[in-house]
Amino acid sequence: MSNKIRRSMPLFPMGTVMKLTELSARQIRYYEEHQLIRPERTEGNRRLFSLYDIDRLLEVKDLLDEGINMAGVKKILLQEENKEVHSNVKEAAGKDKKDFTNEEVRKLLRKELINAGRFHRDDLPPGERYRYFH
DNA sequence: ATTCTAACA
DNA sequence: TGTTAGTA
Repeated sequence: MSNKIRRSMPLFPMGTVMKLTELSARQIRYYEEHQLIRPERTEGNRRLFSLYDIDRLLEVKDLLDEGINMAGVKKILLQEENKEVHSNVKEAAGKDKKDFTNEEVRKLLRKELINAGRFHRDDLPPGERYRYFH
């Protein structure tokens, strides 16, 4: 579909993305280093972000705000094609696969990763490292 | 004026 | 992550 083309079309420069996502240039570049986004470049090496990139940045921001660190965020965003994990989560909840929306799956994955205790943020005080979602 | 990379009194 | 230096 042509919608995919538009979403991946290189359009906005750093300054615009900073305002749209409320993220600093430092953070945006850092997330790119971790392969979370792959913005195009102009002839002058300036980044051009797509709508898809902005969606990804907002997801990264949400995940981070909820207490998941880079390792956890990468596990989630870079493994969207990992149907095994998704299936397990779906079954564990005793619900049919196609009855879940992507948002529900993300929520369950977050809870699983957090409760597993392997992807806690290390920059929070002891009392703030363990948070659950309801 | 804006963005980029590299680096850290 | 912030911030700053020196560019393009």
